[in-house]
Amino acid sequence: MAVAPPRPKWPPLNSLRAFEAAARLQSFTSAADELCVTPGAVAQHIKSLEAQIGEKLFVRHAKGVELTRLGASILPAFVQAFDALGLAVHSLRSNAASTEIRIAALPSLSQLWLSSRLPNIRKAIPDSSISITALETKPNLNREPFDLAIFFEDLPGSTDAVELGRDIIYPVCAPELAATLSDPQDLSTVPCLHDTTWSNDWSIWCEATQSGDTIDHHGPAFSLYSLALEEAKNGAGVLMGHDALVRDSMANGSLVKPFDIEVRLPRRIAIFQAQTTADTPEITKIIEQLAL
Amino acid sequence: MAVAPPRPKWPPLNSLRAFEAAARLQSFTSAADELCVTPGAVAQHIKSLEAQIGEKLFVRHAKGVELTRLGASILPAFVQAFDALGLAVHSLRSNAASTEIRIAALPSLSQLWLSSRLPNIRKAIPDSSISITALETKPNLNREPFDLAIFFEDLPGSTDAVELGRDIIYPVCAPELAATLSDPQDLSTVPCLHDTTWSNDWSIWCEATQSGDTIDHHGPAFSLYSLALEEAKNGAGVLMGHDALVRDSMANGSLVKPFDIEVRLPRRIAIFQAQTTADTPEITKIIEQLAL
DNA sequence: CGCGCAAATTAGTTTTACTATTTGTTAGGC
DNA sequence: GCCTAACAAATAGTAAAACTAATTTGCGCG
Repeated sequence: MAVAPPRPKWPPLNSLRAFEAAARLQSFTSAADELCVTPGAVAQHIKSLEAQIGEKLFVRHAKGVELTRLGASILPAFVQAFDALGLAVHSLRSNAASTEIRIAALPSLSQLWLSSRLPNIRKAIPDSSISITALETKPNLNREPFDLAIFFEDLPGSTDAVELGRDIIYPVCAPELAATLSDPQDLSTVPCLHDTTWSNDWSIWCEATQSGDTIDHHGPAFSLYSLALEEAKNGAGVLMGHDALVRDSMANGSLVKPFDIEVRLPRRIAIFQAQTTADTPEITKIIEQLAL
Repeated sequence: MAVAPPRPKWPPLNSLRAFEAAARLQSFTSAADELCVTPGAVAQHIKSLEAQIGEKLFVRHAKGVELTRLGASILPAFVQAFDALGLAVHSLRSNAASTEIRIAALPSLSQLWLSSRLPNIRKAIPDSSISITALETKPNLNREPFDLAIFFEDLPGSTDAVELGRDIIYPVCAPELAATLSDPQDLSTVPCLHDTTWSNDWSIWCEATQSGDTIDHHGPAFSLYSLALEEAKNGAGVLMGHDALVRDSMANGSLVKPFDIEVRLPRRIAIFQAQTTADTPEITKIIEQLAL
């Protein structure tokens, strides 16, 4: 007769989510990142899933993972399902009374670009509160509960994002230091500050300006652009400035351009919107404000 | 600046599932049933969800719950999302190597009807193993991991189910006892066994046969039809037989019909199939076997 | 060869989920 | 009206799941 085991259950939902993220991103580590857990947690979830169905979903290599045939065949269904769930969660949050608008942005953008624009935004949507979360990488708006994301995006960018400005770079430094620099060649005599996430800014600029690729662009590295900026203001060296991020400091005179050579990068500042909340008047107003 | 709370997270997936089930079934208790947990667990999930979004999703009444406007507005998105997830889980299970086919059936059907047909089914699909789970009510095949469900269904039934037979009822008893019964009126002289889930079988039969609705159909009640059947075989009384369930016992002579009056109920035995696995050859073969 | 990256592993901890039990409310039968 | 049956709320305690932290392994690469 074999009246079966109690009542068969679904695999744990969290394991399914871990699988979906890992499979979509082809990496346990990035999945862990997206889910805000440690890679070990993801590995365990997937291990238990595989144990439950009695078959491997990933082939493990030393430098990452690869989906098995089975894993690849079921991935689309899971992506679709979690997209739908993400949409549902979004509708839950945005239909709720407490209308908080959540913006994700690069730390440097939120501190040096967005902050000065916030007062006007708050004025434009007085009834909503705004929260800003600084993230190193653009979140997946289908999966993470943000309404808007502001990040740099290499061109050609996605068509569903709105461009808020181009990324233009040029060296900046404190006025006193600028007095000692008359030619790009002089850069070898001063420290060149740089941000660890944009470590090749200097070589890009040098190459584009033909101003001697022989310059040794040594100097302290900072994990946050705003720290590097602070140091530049203190006269500690020359920073490769990103127009959007140094404009405020230039306006108040704390930083100046020692040379008049700008490089326009094939990259823009873009604002991305989540599908569900895309059409609310508040979101529209924020984007209008920022696109000015 | 207000760089926001760490990184906003989704509400727990289990709470979302609890909400979806409760909202779809309009009842915490039935949701708890479907999820195989206690009603208290569902209530807690929903309470925490409501706390998180700062708004009620249900209006609580003494006799059940009702969705708020907010709850109702987001329900469709969640139903869709969990349907998609159910589909994905099904594809995960059915694509996996260990092809176990899971059948859900009424306890009485699995013991008294399905069991004698199982050998032929196993012969028809020698490479798949079969598990049978006895359930009191038909599971939601979009949500619970069964490939097939065999249950009684009131007519007119759903079009996507296959009819395996009609529900025909008539009294049955042990041969010795039958000898003492010549007329339906004699039923008042013997115990009338009945199953608690079909407690009004007797009145339906009596009404349909006009054989005196004055008969007092008293007698022991059983929570499992197979227990009642056993007792009937032992001569403990007359049981209202369901054709599909007593046929085997009649064939081997352990039960007989004291009267030749059958009532054909507007109800059938139906086999339901889950969407994803519907088209696999194994499932098709099983249905063919059973529909003979 | 060792370095670095990505994943596996394990033990221990925290968080979440769940049960069991009691309490409270109300509709409906008598 | 009062009782009973249903259903949900509340609470405290328990079980299970999820997660972390710290190592370990495996492999490609300079």
